Amino acid sequence: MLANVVAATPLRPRAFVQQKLPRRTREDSLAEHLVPCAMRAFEAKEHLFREGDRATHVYRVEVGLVCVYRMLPDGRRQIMDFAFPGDFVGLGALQEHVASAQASARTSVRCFPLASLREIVRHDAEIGMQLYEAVSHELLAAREILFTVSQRTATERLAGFLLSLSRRRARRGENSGEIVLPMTRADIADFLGLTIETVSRTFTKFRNESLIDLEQCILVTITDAAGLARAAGEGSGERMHA
Amino acid sequence: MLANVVAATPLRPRAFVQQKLPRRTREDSLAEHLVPCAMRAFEAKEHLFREGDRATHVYRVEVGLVCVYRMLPDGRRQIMDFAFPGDFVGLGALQEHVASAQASARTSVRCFPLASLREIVRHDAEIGMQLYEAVSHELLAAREILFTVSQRTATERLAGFLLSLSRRRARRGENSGEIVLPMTRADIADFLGLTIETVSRTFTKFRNESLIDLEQCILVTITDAAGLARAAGEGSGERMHA
DNA sequence: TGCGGTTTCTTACAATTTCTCACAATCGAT
DNA sequence: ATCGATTGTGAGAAATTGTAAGAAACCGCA
Repeated sequence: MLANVVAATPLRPRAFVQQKLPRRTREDSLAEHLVPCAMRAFEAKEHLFREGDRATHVYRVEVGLVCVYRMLPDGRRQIMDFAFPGDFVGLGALQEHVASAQASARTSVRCFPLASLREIVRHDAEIGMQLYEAVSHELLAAREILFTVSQRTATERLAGFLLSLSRRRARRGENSGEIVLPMTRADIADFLGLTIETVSRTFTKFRNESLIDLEQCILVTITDAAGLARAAGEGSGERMHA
Repeated sequence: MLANVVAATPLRPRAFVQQKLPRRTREDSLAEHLVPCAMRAFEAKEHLFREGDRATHVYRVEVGLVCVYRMLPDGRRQIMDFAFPGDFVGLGALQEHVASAQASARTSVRCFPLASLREIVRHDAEIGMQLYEAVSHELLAAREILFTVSQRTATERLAGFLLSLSRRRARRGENSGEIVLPMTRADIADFLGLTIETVSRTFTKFRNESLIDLEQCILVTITDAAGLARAAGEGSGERMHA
């Protein structure tokens, strides 16, 4: 598998969907305690930080989508995480970032300076515990993806991915049957460890099997959630990321 | 890819190597602060805990090897982490364990009751920060494996794995040129997302290319570390887990 | 210490999934 | 309407897997 290159080219704000802010995520209470720095806006394709940068802030996505990834010199890329509104980016970075974070669409984030984190924790132990729990969630998610990418087939991976997006919408009280994909096929491929062609073919397969509708390539309508769950191999309560 | 089943069969203590305790690991200072519970010993193949169990303790491996894994109902298995002496197991678990932990060889662990963790953190914020950092390390490691498994070839994966074991030994002042593998081919396969046959073939390939010696199947002698690094694709400072 | 009985490891070959490459179709913005 | 980028599709190629058989290592037991 090669590229899916991160073109540093002109961009279309593509699929930029104004999403309602989450009602309540597990990190909310944490965020309330942190000293907010400033809001920052990023255009699509702009980087919040790159691999090797000194870690200075933790960010919480307010609007848009951030993808956290690592690259091999030959262009192979792995997306570690898609951060949706309400999600944190940069948690767990110790000295330097070991991954890059790039806005996939026009994105606003709230910044929390890392420098003060230690200070804050010293005064409020509760925050330390919440930080611990927040990173623990990230760890769980990372292991979930690892499991998926390593052990599941292309079909299972994509089906699981769609279901996880659907459930995320359900959790926020949005229509879980219709998913507007905020990322490109290349992003999905690099997240699931597939090629863009395989992703495309698998989408087509799902449509042919009447598991989904696919009017436009960014609009997925789940017509047979149970079938999709079966395709994902969810015989025994397997969940996916997010 | 199917099984590599965790046979619940009679066992040979196989490859149980008495390893010197680590001089100093990053978690040591954390461990000093935690209230130690008791030492517990596990036979090879015995479980510390299973997926779904309520999380009650954090463990630190003193002697032996623990592998943390998840399974699919059809037998596919992903090893998330090998915990060597000095490493923690169970960090990041919130309510229930989402992975199982099994001793690969005869193993001793020190137990730290989770119940008191929150209490301790409340009284000593520093521990909260250390906990945060310890899980952050786990997160980094998990993402490293994700990256490896998802984007690298079989050759790159195994070469990187051997190098990571070699470096671990170097870090403790042990001979980094000779590695006694404390795990089976099946374990390596399920860690790297390969089949046991592919692992075996790749070992043979390395031997044919004079990168390693392989007198016994558990004793790897690195004869060409640079060549191995090249095979791992370490052109630009790629590291691997551990 | 030597001997079966197991388990693990290695190897060869066939089968399969996924990838690579090429090109057409579609979408979106200017 | 046109251009550039993204997406979809097909055919052949490559890598990995599955299967199966034999070799080697290990274990328990006499």
